[in-house]
Amino acid sequence: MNALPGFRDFYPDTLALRRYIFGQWREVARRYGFREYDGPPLEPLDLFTQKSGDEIVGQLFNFVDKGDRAVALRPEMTPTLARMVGAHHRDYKKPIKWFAVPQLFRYEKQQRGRLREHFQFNADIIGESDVAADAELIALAIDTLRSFGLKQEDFVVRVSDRRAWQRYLALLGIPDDQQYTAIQAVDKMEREPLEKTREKLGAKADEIIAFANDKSPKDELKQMLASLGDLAAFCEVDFKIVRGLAYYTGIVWEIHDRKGELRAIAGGGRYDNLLKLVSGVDLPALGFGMGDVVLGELLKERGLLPKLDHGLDCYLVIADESLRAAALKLAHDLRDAGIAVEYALTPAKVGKQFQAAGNSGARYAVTIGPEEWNAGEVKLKDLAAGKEERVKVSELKEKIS
RNA sequence: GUGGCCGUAGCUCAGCUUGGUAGAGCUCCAGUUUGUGGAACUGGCUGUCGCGGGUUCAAAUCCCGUCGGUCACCCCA
Repeated sequence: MNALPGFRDFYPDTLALRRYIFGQWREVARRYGFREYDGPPLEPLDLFTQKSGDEIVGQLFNFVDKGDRAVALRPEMTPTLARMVGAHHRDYKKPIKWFAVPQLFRYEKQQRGRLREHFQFNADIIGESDVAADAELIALAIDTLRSFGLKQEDFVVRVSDRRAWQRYLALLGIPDDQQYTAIQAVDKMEREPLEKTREKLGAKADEIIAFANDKSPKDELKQMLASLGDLAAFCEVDFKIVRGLAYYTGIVWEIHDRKGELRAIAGGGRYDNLLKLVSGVDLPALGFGMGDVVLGELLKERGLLPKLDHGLDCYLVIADESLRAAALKLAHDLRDAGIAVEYALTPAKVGKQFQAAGNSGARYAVTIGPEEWNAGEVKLKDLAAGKEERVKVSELKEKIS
């Protein structure tokens, strides 16, 4: 029986990669002063429909539980965060800077870079309306990617602003109820023929398309880029970015690989009205998400995956079975000292044991044989260098660690 | 959800056009005579040829369905 479609089994190598990615996410978040939180993977269906409407149900992994509750596996973290912050925001000083590494679910046909389940680095700032917060969050996203060895030539942050769009569309005389339609057409511009976009946009199509292609920063964006300092070099103004979600209210952005081969690596923006909608507490907020799937693909393509071994320090080679009991005692002494130790569980030839030692990825092989053991010593071999020396058993711990 | 392509050992794939009931490389396991690995050599294991049905004396090979994968659309975390 296989894993369900769109779900992954994590074998040790794959899990090692996942842990590496999570580790970088957490480390960079820590450096930026963000604290980790989490919530339930299963939520009331209403939590998601009240924000996005009933249409979203088609994309959700939802069902009715045994208590007759309509529930859904979380497709995103923001509603949970909004609820949590709304309930206890008085317990925390503002701005609240939190991050999470949730597993998210969506009932959709899978394809490259999009499964039915993925992990996402999610960072949010709540209670700060200044553009400095937008800059700080983008800086966090950029530094996160840099921590994996990705450089300016690998990715680009495309920044845009919903408010600039609203102001411009209002200036053109587009009524409020048609603005979202126009914004959605802009969102699809890149993937559709120009004629189709023009058709959707109607009378003011030329003006709107010109605005979308204008690369000069306006108002808040100008300030935001100034706050970013040197990191602004990673950014490009691109008003074609508007983000699909309806709840964004200000600066929005996406990170793409420069070659444009993959899906968006990360995306985020400001959503000042969402907390009030979900929790009744009126606080400005902004956040972003970065998925593990696309990021993993990009790192693989750029050859940036580190060698991930399982951190074994030494492999004990039992040269004579009469010393097995002594070897086991030594193994446990070393383990008590925090050293990772393996040995052959059943009798095997020395050659075999060395082969196993090599395959295990251990840094050292420690040979326990009658001759040395009687002198209170063992042989310590550096497996990478191929050099071997005799050391006193009493000094072994120090040599290895 | 719609459409194109694909589905053969743990992995990568050949065989399918012109039906005669399965192969290679890698991996894994064992050995190359008994206290030193990553190489080489030798040998070995593994498949209901995704699943179900049909055509046929005979199907991995042809036909239909189904499930899974993949790409595009839809949608976007």
